Amino acid sequence: MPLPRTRKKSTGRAAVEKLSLQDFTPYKLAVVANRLSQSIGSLFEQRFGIQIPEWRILMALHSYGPLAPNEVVEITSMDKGRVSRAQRRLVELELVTASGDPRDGRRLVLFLTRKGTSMCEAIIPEARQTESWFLSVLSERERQTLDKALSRLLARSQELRL
Amino acid sequence: MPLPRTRKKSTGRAAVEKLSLQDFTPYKLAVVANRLSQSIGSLFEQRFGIQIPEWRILMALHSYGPLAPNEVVEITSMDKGRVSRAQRRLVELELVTASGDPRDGRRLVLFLTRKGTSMCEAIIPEARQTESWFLSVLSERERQTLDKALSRLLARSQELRL
DNA sequence: GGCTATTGGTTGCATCGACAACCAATGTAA
DNA sequence: TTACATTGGTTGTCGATGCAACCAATAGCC
Repeated sequence: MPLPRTRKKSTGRAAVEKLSLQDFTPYKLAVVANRLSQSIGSLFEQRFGIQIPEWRILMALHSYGPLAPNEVVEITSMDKGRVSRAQRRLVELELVTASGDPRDGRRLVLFLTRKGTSMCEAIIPEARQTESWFLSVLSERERQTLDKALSRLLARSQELRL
Repeated sequence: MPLPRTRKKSTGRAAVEKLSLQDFTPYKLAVVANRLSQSIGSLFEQRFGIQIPEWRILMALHSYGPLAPNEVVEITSMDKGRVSRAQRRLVELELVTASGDPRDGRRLVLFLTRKGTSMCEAIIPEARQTESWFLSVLSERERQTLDKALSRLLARSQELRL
């Protein structure tokens, strides 16, 4: 039987292809990333009492040394407000100290405390382990390609914020 | 000067490697996925008045035909509640109709309306376009590898929900 | 049939994140 | 110096999400 011709103000061309979510990269990315975040998040939560925003700040400080919240925002791709609140929690937990810059009354500098440093050293191996468990379904080559692709897409995604 | 030996209850082994967020796959995934979702989300919002949950349902119905919310949950990786609310919005917008299954008073079946179908046909090309703009920083090979990797990771991520 | 367990779906609740308004301090220019 | 603009950071708000409690209907079992 003849297909019911989809009436449309269209150019009279063929119908639009179906788009399966499963083949739509943004969908896959979102789902994978969400599940992974949640999983890592709850791991951190249970084992260390911190969440992802805190984790990101800790890692930033651990890698780069003392930073202004300002810079943390850049490095961690987080919102001002999110950083501000996470930072407060870290200070409460005594993992980080925030001291004011005497030269500039607005600026703060965040330091890892000793406790914060050892927390980092405790978490990092677990994080790596989770990561590699997760990635272990990929071959070495695939992992590299994925990594490179993600880096490129990370850059690309900066151009999005319009 | 001698490095301050990090005291730890450690095995006396070397200090933990630093972990740069930029090299941590879950971080990259999260950031890329978030930015992309937001971007696509606001595109859909402005141009079509729907959001991502609605979009996912539309695509599911467009690909698979009428479905129970039940099945939509499976296909779209969304929460019951999220589906339920998004579905309501879609009905309000008259893009979808929900009718009860006479054989089973609990079950619903969701259909695309004509309006819903043409909305799909309008959105899909834009979605594809955004996707390919985004992916255009990758070579064809990379894209394929990425796609395969994400599919595998999607499966892997199912095992996470503990 | 009657009673409990299960399934499908909705609603309530607590939390989180994005965005914007806001406040304080510095920089700049008359 | 005195405005005014800009920068750094905090706080308030609103909507979205994930989870769980809940309600309705069916299935399974005695």
